[in-house]
This record gives sequence, structure tokens and C-alpha cells, in this order.
Amino acid sequence: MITRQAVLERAVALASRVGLGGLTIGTLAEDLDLSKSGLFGHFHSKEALQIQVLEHAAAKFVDAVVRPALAQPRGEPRLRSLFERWLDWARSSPMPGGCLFVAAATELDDRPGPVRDRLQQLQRDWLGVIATSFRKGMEEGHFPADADADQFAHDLYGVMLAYHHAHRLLRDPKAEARARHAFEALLP
Amino acid sequence: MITRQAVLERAVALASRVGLGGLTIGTLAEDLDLSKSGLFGHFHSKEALQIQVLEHAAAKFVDAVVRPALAQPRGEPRLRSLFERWLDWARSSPMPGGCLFVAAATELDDRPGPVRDRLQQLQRDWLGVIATSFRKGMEEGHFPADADADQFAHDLYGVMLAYHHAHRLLRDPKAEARARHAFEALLP
DNA sequence: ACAACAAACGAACGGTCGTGCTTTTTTCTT
DNA sequence: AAGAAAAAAGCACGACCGTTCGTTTGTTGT
Repeated sequence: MITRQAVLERAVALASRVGLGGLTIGTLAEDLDLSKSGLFGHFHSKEALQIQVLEHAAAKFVDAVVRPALAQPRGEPRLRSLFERWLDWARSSPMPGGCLFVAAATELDDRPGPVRDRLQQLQRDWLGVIATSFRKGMEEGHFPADADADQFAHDLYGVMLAYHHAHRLLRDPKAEARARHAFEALLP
Repeated sequence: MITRQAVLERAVALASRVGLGGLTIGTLAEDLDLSKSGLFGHFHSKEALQIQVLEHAAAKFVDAVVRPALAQPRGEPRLRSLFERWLDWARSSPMPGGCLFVAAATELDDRPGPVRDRLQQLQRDWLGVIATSFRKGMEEGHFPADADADQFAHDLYGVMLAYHHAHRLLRDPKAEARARHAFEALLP
């Protein structure tokens, strides 16, 4: 018997390469040495599978990026940790095709439905984590009191997206250095 | 008879919504009131269609963004024009699903082949246009002499990607204001 | 030992995919 | 107006899609 966790683990890896839409029940089943119908029984529709893939990836993301960063001192060190751990995440072996959320964002941005809705919320949450961290930094006096935390979160995510683009599509060896440079320039 | 230009026009619009992979010969044919095989005859494989869609979109991009901006005075005004026209482009009616290149970038970043190669080159060219414009600005004395033009191009594209994400996935009404704010903060 | 249960299977369904063939229709040239 | 060339249509193919169904297998509880 195969555990649901193991299925989702493989599914996340696969979806990071081919997208949530390109993730197919047949190939995923074959990948797990399972019959199509046997796998299908675990979830009861492809849409349900996609959503659970998102949830699983989100849980992994919290474990790999958010929670460890929260262990850092609030303010700038915590923000820096969030950023560095996101870079690791986007290159980590369980995500061989790059960050699943980045791929899904452009894939689903025009396809209404529960999957898109869930992704939207997850991304809002992520931006919220960044903005909240920044606000804590303002309270600590690390950043000017009139700074805009939501704008910072937006801009920082832009740095991450630019890294993803340079690293994965352009295969630019300088991508990481560029991202770090952009991060430093962003801190007020 | 239907002109190749008209076919590609629709194909670009369709692909901007469903991606280059999601663009299907059947739906495109139906969309054009054409038989599948009749349409297929124009191109001789799906891959060829995808590449020509990229080429057509690139030609439109040059017309809508690059060429008009080159008519502006070199340096900062030209960069500003590039940026503003890119914002228009990403919202323009012929691209109802957002910028095709942004969608294709995450879709193809893990799928080797001629389509990916072509897209890679087009994106390098685009970053090159930005960097060159920035260098002209340095010559004009608009920017510090020790600035890094390639880094600027990378960062500016990050601003654009963040806008795309906020506007299209999150449907954030402030996306445009955020993008403009980020642009101003980026200019050295 | 036996019954209850869930997990996995194999086969099949209606669809759609990309891609070849052959035939009809339209367009262009003389 | 006639014939050549190009465009579109029609049809069929094998492959894969998500999904359903009935059956087999293996585990668990009594």
C-alpha cells in the first residue's frame, strides 16, 4: 500500500516540472507503479488532486521557509532568512521544476475555479508573511517609520520572480548574485 | 480564405490565456471557423505553430513597446517609455490573458526544445534592450557612471513580473500604482 | 476461520489530442 | 474560359485524457 503523503510528494515534484494542468493521473500513477484507477481512488477528481497538491506544497513551504525564519530574531534578520530560505526552496530537490507556486500563478491566473481561488489565497498569505515581518522590523526601528510594508512585500516578491526567471529560463549563472544584490538594494 | 496573419493574431490571443502548450489546434480551428486539418495545413506541426506564435508576438511587441520607445529621447525618458508601454502591453486587448512571454517563461523553463530556445533568446533580447537603454542613459549622465546596466535590466523585469502577478493572479487594484512606485525607486 | 473492509487492479467509456491521407473547393495565371 | 496551384474539408488513425465499473487482493477484527 502506498501512503497519501508519498503520492502527494511525487505529485508536487511532477507538478513543479509540468504544472498543475500538465500533471496527469496516468503519468503520476505510472511514476508510482500504480494503476490509474488505483491512484484515482485516493482523490476523486483531478481538481481535488490539484488542490491537495497545492495544500501539500504549502505545508512543505511553511516547514522549509516560513517556520525556520520565524525562529530568527524579528525584523531584518528574519526578513533576510525568509529571502535566503525562499532561494533554497526554489532550487530544492523536491521542486525540480522550480517553485510550484510561481509556475501555477501564471498558469491559473486566467482560469477561474477552486484551484485558482486556493492559490490566490496562498499567495496572499505569503505576501502577508513578508509584510508582517517587515512591520515587525519597523517596530524594532530597523526601517523608517513611514515605510510601506505591503509595497515592500510586493517588491520583494518581484525580486524573487526575477530570480526565478533568470535562473530557470535563462539559466543565468549570475541569477543568485543578482537576486542578493536586488535584496540589499531593496532594504530601506 | 484566411490570412496567416489573422490566424496568428487569434493564436497569440488564445495562447496568452491558456499558454503555448494549452493552445490546441482543434480549438484554434474552431475559433477561426476552420477545419482542424485545414488549419493544420498552414503549419505542419504543433511545434512550428508555437514557434510562429512566438515570432508573431515578438513582432507585435516590437511594434507596441520597443519601437515607440526608441522614438523617445535617449536615457531616462526612453526607459520610462519602455516601462509604461510594457504595462500597456500586458493589459492590451490582443493579450487577454496577460503577457504571453511571461506565461510561456514559466511554462517552458523545464521543457527543452526549439520553442524554449527561441523564447530564451527573445527574453535575452528584451533584457538587452533595457540594458542598452540604461547604458545610453549613463552616457547622457542621467545615471551614475558605476551603475550596472544588466543588474538594472534584471531588476526592472522583476518589477514587471511582480506587476503581472499582482494584477493577474491577485487582481490587486493597486498593482499599477505599486509597479510605478517600484519603478521610481529603482531609478538611481 | 470467517466476515468486513479498503486498496489496487484491469478493462472500458466518450472525448480530445496531433497528425497523416484523399477529395473537394477556391483562387490565381494565362 | 481553362487549367494549374493552393487552401480547406473530410475522414481516419493511434495515443492519451479523466472517469466509472466490477472484480481481485490483502489486511483487520472478532
